[in-house]
Amino acid sequence: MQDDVWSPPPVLLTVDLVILTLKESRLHVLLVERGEDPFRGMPALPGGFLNHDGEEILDAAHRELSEETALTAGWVHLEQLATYGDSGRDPRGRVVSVAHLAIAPGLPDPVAGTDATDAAWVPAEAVLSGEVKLAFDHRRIATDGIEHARTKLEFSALATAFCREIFTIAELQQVYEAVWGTELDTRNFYRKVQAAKGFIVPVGTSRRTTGGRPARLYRAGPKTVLFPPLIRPAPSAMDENTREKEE
Amino acid sequence: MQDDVWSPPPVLLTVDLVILTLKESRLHVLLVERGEDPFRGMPALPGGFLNHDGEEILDAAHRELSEETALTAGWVHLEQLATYGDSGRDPRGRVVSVAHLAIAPGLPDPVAGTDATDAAWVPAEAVLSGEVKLAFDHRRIATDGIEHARTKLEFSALATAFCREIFTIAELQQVYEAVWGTELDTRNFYRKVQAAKGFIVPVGTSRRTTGGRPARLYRAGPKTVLFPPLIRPAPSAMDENTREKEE
DNA sequence: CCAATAGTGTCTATTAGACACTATGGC
DNA sequence: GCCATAGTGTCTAATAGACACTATTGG
Repeated sequence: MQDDVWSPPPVLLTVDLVILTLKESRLHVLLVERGEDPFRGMPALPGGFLNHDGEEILDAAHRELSEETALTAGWVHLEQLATYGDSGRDPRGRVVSVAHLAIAPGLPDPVAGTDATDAAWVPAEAVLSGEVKLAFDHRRIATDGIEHARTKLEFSALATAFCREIFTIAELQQVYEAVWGTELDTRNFYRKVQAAKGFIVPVGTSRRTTGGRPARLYRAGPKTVLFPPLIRPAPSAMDENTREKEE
Repeated sequence: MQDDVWSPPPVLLTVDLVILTLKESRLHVLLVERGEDPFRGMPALPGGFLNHDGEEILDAAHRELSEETALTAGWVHLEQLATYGDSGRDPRGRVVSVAHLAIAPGLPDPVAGTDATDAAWVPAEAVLSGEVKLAFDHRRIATDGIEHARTKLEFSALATAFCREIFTIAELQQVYEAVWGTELDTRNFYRKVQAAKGFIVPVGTSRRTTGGRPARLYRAGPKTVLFPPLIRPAPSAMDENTREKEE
């Protein structure tokens, strides 16, 4: 069906990042203000083209991440999310973006990056609701990324990526509450978290100064898969199953 | 960090397909024998380059699917899996592949496609075990695709994609058993499948000729998300939680 | 001893898994 | 009536959610 002389059309490949963190116990996404056309001046997800011809996709994501956040790459979770390539998504031509999800503990406010004149943490709710308008199809990507994180919190140890190396169970619970947007029962949470063996491991009986009784400290455990999982409570007990096929 | 004259390196984009079906109650993957270099004569996943500059990625996946299987596109499930772009994965240069997962009911044996001299259904087990060697990084892609299907069977109505439009509960159970590689208790399976309301809907008390009592017939229901989910039994009750972090 | 936060125990309703029987058709 | 497959009911052990108390520190 193709001639021998036919050669496939090249595309431009970008990497975009949905970077999530907790600030003041609320889920935030990192957005940059675009410094160039198209969509100059509009908020967008951090990202950019592959650098040189041989750059690995995951390396490019790491590079963009450190350009925007000046993070020591050791302490961030980074994984591929999905690829977005609709032909109309970028007015410059055929640009295909491999979106990634990054999760990091509470960060210093970000530094302006290369093609960004400004970068800021924005509450996830403002993006989901459409209150903040994003360039390209970035609202869709951010929505998918947040939903991915919500789901993955149930079955994986992803929540520890929101915490610093050492954390308390109460802090871990705040992660779940912030990402899911629900309140959880402390006692049941303690039980479930400890039932998932390998999720968190206690670190020497150390403690931390607060107003009350000092909390035990933990580190992320060796397991990535939680068993049993921490099931997310149904939003309203009456519409969690209301999603229909598009058909 | 980039000059104004800098322009991003273009890449070639391909679409690869992990096409799954059931034959003789066992899970099979469709493989083609490569008719061109590189890897000429070796089995590979069906796939190919984007056609013209504006072809949508999902459309390209549909096109490759019908080229290899001559399916009426109405009855296949097709979804994006992940993107594989390691710089060394294709000796022809920088080729990035967006892998897709396709699931179809029992099919006529496939027809040879464009750049394939032969195509055949191969037991999934032979691919997973490495008994059959695949071109490029296609074993990795196939493994990821099968694992994706296994997981998704638990929480989504994906299993109905393996069945024809009208099916029996016993047939649906065979799907689960084949994909998971386990045996399930018929009685508990009936109960769970019917507890997930909207998963399957009975179609007029029709029946089907067999040796015994005729079975009730069902169609796929309106729900894509199963609640409650059908949890996959742990492989050996003693190592389902043995997966450790790479670290 | 009071405030403040950490952590544990119990009770109960629901659920998941093991298991055995009844039902309905073709011959 | 016999065979073959379809479908249902029950019993029990484990689990999830609601809920109230004890523990440990600093002032």
